[in-house]
Amino acid sequence: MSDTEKSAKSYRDTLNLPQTSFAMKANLTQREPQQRKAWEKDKMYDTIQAARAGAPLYILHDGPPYANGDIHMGHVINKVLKDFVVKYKTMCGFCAPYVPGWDCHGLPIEVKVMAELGDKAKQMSKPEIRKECQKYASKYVKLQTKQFQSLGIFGDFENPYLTLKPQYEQGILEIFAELVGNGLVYKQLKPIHWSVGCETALADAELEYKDIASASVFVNFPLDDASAAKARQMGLAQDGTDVCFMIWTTTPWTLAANLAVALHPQLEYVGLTYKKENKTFTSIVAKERLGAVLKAAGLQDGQYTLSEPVPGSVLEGLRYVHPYVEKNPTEKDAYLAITAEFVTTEDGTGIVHIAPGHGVEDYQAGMKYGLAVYSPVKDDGTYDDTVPAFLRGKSVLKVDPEVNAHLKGLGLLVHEEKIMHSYPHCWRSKTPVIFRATEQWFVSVDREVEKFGKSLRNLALDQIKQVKWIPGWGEKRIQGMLESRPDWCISRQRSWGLPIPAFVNSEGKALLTQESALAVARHIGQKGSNSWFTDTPKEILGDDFALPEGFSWDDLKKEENIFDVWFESGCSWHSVIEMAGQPVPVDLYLEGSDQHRGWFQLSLLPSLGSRGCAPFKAVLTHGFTVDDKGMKQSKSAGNYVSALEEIEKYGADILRLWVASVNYQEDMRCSDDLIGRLQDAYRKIRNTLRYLLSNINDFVPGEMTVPYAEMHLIDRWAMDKLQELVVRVRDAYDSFMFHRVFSLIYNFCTVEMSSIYMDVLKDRMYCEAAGSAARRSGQTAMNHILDALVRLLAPVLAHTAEEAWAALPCKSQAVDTVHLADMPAPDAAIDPAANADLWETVMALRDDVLKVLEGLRKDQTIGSNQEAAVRIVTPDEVTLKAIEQVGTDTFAAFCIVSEVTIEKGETLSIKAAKGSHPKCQRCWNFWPSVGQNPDHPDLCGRCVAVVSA
RNA sequence: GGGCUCGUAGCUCAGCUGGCUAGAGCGCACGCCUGAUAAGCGUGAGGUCGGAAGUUCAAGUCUUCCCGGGCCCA
Repeated sequence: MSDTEKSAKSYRDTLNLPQTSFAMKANLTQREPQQRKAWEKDKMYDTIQAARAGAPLYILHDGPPYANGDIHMGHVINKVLKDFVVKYKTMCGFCAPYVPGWDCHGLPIEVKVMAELGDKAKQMSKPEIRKECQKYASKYVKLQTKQFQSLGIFGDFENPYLTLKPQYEQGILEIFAELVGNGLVYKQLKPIHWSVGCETALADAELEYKDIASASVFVNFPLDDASAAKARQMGLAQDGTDVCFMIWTTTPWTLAANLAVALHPQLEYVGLTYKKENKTFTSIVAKERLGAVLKAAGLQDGQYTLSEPVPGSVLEGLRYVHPYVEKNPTEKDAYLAITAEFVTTEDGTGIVHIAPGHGVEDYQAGMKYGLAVYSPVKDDGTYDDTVPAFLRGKSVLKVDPEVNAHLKGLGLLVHEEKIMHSYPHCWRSKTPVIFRATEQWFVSVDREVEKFGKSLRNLALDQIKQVKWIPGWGEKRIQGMLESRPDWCISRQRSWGLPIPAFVNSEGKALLTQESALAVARHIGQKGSNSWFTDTPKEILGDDFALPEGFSWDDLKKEENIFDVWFESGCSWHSVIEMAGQPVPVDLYLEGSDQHRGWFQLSLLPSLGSRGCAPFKAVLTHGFTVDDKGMKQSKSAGNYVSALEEIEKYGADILRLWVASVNYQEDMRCSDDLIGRLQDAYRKIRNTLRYLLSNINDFVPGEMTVPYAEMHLIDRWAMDKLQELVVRVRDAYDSFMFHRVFSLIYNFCTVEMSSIYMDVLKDRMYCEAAGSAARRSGQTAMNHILDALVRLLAPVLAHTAEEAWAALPCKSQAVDTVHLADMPAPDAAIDPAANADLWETVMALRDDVLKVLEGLRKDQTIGSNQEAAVRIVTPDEVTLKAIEQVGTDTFAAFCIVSEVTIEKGETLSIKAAKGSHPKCQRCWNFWPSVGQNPDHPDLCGRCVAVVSA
C-alpha cells in the first residue's frame, strides 16, 4: 500500500458516511410475504377502520368478480387501482372501507360443475346440484382472496360479500319487490337470445360474437292468385308469369316460422321477369337491390325485363303462399306483405322475411300487424311437431342445407351462397345463439313509473347527468346504450341462481306482487335460496300470507326460473351498502369500461326503478391490457401475460408500480418485458429512499432541526422542490391520475434527488462535522423529504413504503403503519414560486458548466468534477445577479467543482481547467487552503477544523 | 356495419383554449467516479407527432377522409 492510499484510508474513518439497515436489494418476493403476514397478524384492515371510525366516509363499492378461475391482469389492474384509491383516501383522513365481493351464481359455474359431475348429475336433485355449485364458488372465493391479498390489497377479506349469501339474496328480492310494486316487471312471450347448448335464455352480456360462414339464400315466395292479379294490374308483371316476392335470409331454418314479408314503404320496387327452369318468373324486389339480385340470379342483359317501379306502400296487404308450409300454423293472420321502416337496402332484396318468433324486429313488426309469435323450436333447438314432416325433430342449427335443398326441389331457390358474418355465440357452450320466443320475465324500460313520472329509460338518461364519469366520455357511452337498450330479460332456465319469486296456478296465471316478493325475500333471507326448491309455497310465503283473488294454496306452484346474475350484482348497492346502514349513492364505482353495459348500467336500473336515483356519485373506468404490439391478448395467441407468474417473479410492488405507471384510461400494453422494466424505476426509488435514510442515521429532529429560513440555500431549493412535488402529486391523486403520481415521483427521485441534491450534498454530509449546522441543515431537509416521499408513495408501493416507514428513525407522526399516516400537505411557510426564476437561471448555467466539464473529461484533463476550476464570463445581468445572490461557493457546490469565478464580459464564455490548488486528501477538493496547516499538510482548512475538533 | 375510444422518440408519459428549431424520465451508445458500489455522475444519438387532404399568416393541437388498435353492440 502506498502512502497516499494509506492516508486516504485513514481519513475515510473521519467521514460521516451513510449508514442504514434498509437494504439496497429489495428481494421483494421474499420480503413482501413477510410484510403481509405482519399486516395480517396486526389485523391491519380492522386496525385502520377502527382508527378512522367516525371520520368522513368515502365508499368505493367493489364490483364483484366472478368466482371462477385464477385472477388475471384485468383483475390486477382493477383491484390495484381500487387499492390506490382506498389507501389514498384513508391517508387523507377518510374512513374508506373496502368490502370485496364475488359474483357466485350463474352459468359458468353450473356448466363446470355439471361437466365435473358427468352422468351422476342425472340422478341428482336441484338442491344437490346447487350444493356442488356452492362448493365450487366457495373454493374460488378462497383462492382469489389469497391471490388478491398477495397484491397487498387491504380490505375486509374476512367478511366479503357473496351474492349467494341469504342476506344478500334477500336484498335482491327486496329491490325486485319494489320494481314489481312500481309496475316494471312483466312476463311475456318474446324472442330472446337462446343458447341451444345450455338450454337457457341469455343476456346481452353473455354473448360473444364470432365470424362464421352461413348459407345465405334468395328465395321466391309465390303470390296467391288474387294478389298476383293485383300485381299485374299495377304493371309489375305480365300475364303468364309466376309472380313472387323475392326474399333473402342468412337463417333458412327460420323460414318454417315465416309469417310475413316486409317491404319498406318508401322504397321503390320493380317486377323482374326472367326464365328459370322452363318457367317464367316475375320476382318483386327493391329497385336499389337490382344489381345484387341480378348477380345472384345469374341474369345477363337481355335475359330479363323490368317493370316500372312502384312504392312499397302500395304492395302492403298482398298475400303469398308459403313455399313449403301448407297451412298457417297459427290462429292469427299470416303470409302477407307488410311494411316496416327497418327494411334497408344494404343487403338482400329489399324484402325481408318475417318470423315474429325468431327476431326482435320481426316480433315488433308482427305485433303491429297482429301476427302470432310463432316459434316452432324446442328448448334443445329442435323443431316441434307443428312444422312440415321433413323438418320435425331436426336441429335448427344443422338443418339449413336440407331447407335449401327442399326449396331447390320446389324451384323457388333463386340463389345460394356462403357468406362470412359475425354472429352471436353463447359464451359458455360456444354454440351459435338463436332467437327464439319463450315466456320470460322482463323489466320494462319504457313503462312510465308513476312514482317518478318517467320511464326507467328516461329516468336513467336524466340521472346519468348527475354522475361524474371518469373519463368524461363514459357518460356518452352509457347514454348511447341506454337509448337503444331493449327491455331487460331477467329470467333464466337454470338451477344455479336466485329463484324468481313467482308462483303460478293451473290456469297459468302468475302470482307476483310486491307483497309476495317481500314474503319470499324474508323466507330466503332466513333459509337461503335452496329453500325455494324444498319448501312449499305456503311455507315460503308464510301461513298468514293473504293470497290475492283467484289463487288458492291447493293450486299454487313455484316457478323455476332464476334471475339473470346481472340482476343480482346490480342490487349490490342495496344488499351490501344500504343493508349495512351506509349511505347510497356511494362515492365511487371503479371497473373496466366494458361495465358500461354490464354492472354500471345494470346497477343503475334497479336503483332507479326503486329509488329514483343512481347508486353512485362517480364512475371511473379503465381500459384493458393488450400485448406489446397493442393487440388483444389471448391464451391461444400466445401473447397472454399470467398475472400470477408476474407476481411470483417480480413481487407485488413491481406490479403495483406498473399499474401506476400506465394511463389506465386507454389500452395498456402489457408483457413480461414491459413489467420487468419497472424494476429499474423501482430500484431508483428504493435507492433514493435508502440514501436519504442512510444520511439521517444520526439525526434527531427537535434540537437538531434547522428552520427553513435558516437552511443552507441548496437545502431550501430541495424543500421548494418537495413542496412542488407534494402539491402536484396530491392533485394527481385527487384526480385519479396515478400515472402522473408515478412520473412526478420518479422524476423527482432521478433528477432533483439523485442526480442533483444527493450528489451535491455528499461533501457536506460526509466531510463537515457531524453536528455542524451545515450538515444538520441538509439532514433536516432530507428528513422532511424522506418522510413526505414515503407517504406519497404509500398508496402505490404499499409494501416498500411500509418497510421504509419502519426504518425511519424519527417519523413525523406516531403511527405504526404508513397507511395510517396523513398525506403530506404543503407548508404555508414555503413558497416555491418565490425563488423559481433564480433557480431556473442557476440550473441553466449549471447545465452549461457540466457540458464544458465533459470536454475536459474527454481529453483526460480531469476525471471527477471536483478536479475542476471554472471561470465564467457573461454579459448577462440576470445570470450575474443570480450567481451573486447564491454565491460562487454555493454554485461551485451545485456543480461539484472546486472553484468558480464569474465576471462580466463582452461575450459568454465558460472555461474550465484542472484546479491549480492541491487536493485535500480528506474531502478531495482542490482548495487554496490545502497545505496551509503544517500539522495537516494534506488537508484543506475545513477538514483541518473537523479533524482537530 | 354501428356507438364510444386510442394512435407524439425503443418504452412510459408531458405538450392548456392552434403560435419560437416538439419535451421529460427510462432504455441505448460513449465516457467518468470508486467514500450510495449488484450503486452514483455526465455527455450524446433517437420523433416527417399513424397517413392524406383541407381551414389558417401559423396545426401534434381544428375539419374531413383513410389506415391500424381496443371495448361494447349488430
